[in-house]
Amino acid sequence: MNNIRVVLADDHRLLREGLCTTLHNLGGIDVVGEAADGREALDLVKTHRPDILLTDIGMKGMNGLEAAARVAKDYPHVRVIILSMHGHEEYVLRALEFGVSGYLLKDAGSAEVKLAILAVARGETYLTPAVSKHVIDNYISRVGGASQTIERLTQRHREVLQLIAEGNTTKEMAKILYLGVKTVESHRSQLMHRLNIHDIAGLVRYAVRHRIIDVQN
Amino acid sequence: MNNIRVVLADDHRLLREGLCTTLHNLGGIDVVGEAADGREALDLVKTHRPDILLTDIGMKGMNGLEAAARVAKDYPHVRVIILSMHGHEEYVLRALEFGVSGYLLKDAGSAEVKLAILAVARGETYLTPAVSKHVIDNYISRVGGASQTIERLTQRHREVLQLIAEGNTTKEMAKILYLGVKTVESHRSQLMHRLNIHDIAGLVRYAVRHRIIDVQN
DNA sequence: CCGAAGAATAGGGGTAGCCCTGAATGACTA
DNA sequence: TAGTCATTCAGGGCTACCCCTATTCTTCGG
Repeated sequence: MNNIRVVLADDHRLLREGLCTTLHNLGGIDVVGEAADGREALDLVKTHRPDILLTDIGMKGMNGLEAAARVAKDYPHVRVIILSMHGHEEYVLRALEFGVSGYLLKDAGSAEVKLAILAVARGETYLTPAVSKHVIDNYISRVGGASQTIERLTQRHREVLQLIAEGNTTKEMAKILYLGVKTVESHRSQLMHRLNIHDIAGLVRYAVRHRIIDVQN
Repeated sequence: MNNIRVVLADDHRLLREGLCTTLHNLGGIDVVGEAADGREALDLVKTHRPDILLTDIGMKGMNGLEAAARVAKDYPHVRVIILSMHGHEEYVLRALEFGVSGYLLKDAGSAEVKLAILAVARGETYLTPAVSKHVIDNYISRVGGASQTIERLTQRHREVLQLIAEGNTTKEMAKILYLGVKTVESHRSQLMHRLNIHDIAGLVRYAVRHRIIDVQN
């Protein structure tokens, strides 16, 4: 039987390398790529087509949820496991909406990581126990209620929103996104129109409130 | 014996009015003024010279901590009791640094409020039990370590910072603070220089991180 | 008592944000 | 198939932000 091929994404190099070693020692798992943010992770997924993307949530540039959403959409065979610091509901719910297959906390032991990877590779879903109870409670309580988690923003909008909230200028965003300045301006405009927020400060507060960026670095 | 004279500050009118009635019914307490934000509260303190300012923390325009700091400085005979939603350390520590005499949580019963008011009126300090343990632990652990809670910002800086983070333009701030536009720009400039943050988004994140504004409305 | 630091004010210059209209492409759907 | 929506790009105009330098006044600590 072939090894499970994994792409790792985390902005902390130490954690990434440690995890890489850990996974290697567990056996049966090949780490075929490492990324420091969501955008790099997407590139690696595109080129390597791994079985699993194991990604942190709170990364600069493109966060893990955004990357997860795109992978789920564009590469449905690549399954995503989220690796998060917090078991916060908002994260978990959005992650589930975006179609991730697993959710781990960063204080998980290597045994649990392996458990999760194996489960997800088999096509199952793995939620770490500390989180699953919360999730189930909330999921049930929201049945019938429109979630409207993040009011009708497109991928691009969320992407631009995050970059704005992180303090990038339009020119910087254009470079990061390989777009024209005017295009980015246009996205910002539409974004502001939809949220009915018309200044940077408001956008940042919105992004913090909806956990598109993490204020605690 | 004279009644204890209290100025109330909270941006939620309902809570303010309810509390006003409650205090009245307790007996021995006169609410001599009500304010919806820190600036109004300062005006009321200035004109009424109450015994106690009972103020919420999370208010727009000028938050309760800022108001508390000024009252402690300019009207040392007026004692301040903070009324907070959260028992969060950062709040409590900064409140203590600013010289407040009491710290209550919003789920306190009227009995506890009266207890606190009477204690503070006698010149004592009242911390609600849920908070005091935390505080003592942390206070001890920080002995010898420079707190540097909020790195060398003046009142004006913090004031401008909060207003910026709340989404006000320079012109709006000038009106609110009764200053010239260029003056406000200058304050913003110095502020940015000290924090080494050179865009609005960064200032907002800083303000959120240091709880100068509250993102959860 | 006199620097040091804070507060307030001001002018000028460059850039970025924000708004408007307009338009082309591709994808999905009623 | 026509229409909606997402995405991309463009030009022009106005305002706000941001940086720089400078001056006056007060307050506070050595």
